[in-house]
Amino acid sequence: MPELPEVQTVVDTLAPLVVGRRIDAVLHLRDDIVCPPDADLRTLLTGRSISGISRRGKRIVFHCDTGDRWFVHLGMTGRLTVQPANASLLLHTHLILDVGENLQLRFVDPRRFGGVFWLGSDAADVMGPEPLTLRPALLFRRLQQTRRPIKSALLDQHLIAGIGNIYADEALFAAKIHPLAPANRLDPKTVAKLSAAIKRVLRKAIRHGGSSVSDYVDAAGRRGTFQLLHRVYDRANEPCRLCRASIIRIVVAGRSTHFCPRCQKLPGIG
DNA sequence: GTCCATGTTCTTTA
DNA sequence: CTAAAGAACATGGA
Repeated sequence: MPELPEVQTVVDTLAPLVVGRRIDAVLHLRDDIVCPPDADLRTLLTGRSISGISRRGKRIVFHCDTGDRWFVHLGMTGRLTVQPANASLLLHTHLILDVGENLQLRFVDPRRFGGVFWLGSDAADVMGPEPLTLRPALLFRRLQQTRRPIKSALLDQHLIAGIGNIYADEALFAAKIHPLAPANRLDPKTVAKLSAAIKRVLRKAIRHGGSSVSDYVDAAGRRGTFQLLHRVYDRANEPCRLCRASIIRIVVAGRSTHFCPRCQKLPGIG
């Protein structure tokens, strides 16, 4: 469920429900989803108040009144919702925080690629820059450092944070760049186009509450609608919405990659 | 049974 | 040595 727009939507819908609330109890905890493994969330969280929630890349960061921070990563199938304590429990519910007013913050993740990460007061962060505020010149400099296909570079969280498989494909289509174009072969003008396309696509996706392609929901349990507006992602063999050519699916960096062979030409070819 | 899935990290290969 | 490709993780749906 999780790329920048989905994570931002969760943060935006979660904040009004839990910011300022106290964590009265850790009611349920599958401890192998906690990192580091020796962090005792029961002790660390019980009695603390949530003073704020923010997003960094694909992370949902909780700020405690003590100054400590921790974050939830949704992995591929995670959900973070707030619901009444008497609401039925979904299978694979790994963490339940009682936040008062009969409300619970629940983390559910069938595949368990996500998890809960304790940061404490540690500020170190090796992630790349945030795409929504990224200057094109910085993106160009970062892309110069690798010969990998641009699709692969956009998925690298150390290079740029928050973009995943859906929005990499959608942004490359919007910028008319072939996913296999070597990152360091894109000229500054093309990178500026890409930078603008990334921002446009991400902002639009946020406005639509993210993409619910399988089971993504926001903190209130609502699905997003941006999946209805995808131009290439998961549209193999369907007509390009611009030129009617058939959308192609290939594999890049081990991930499904969708593009229009007519709108997105490989530099040096056709 | 098969293949595929919004992600990340570790291992292997070149 | 480094960079990049591949495998692995766990579960469920088509």
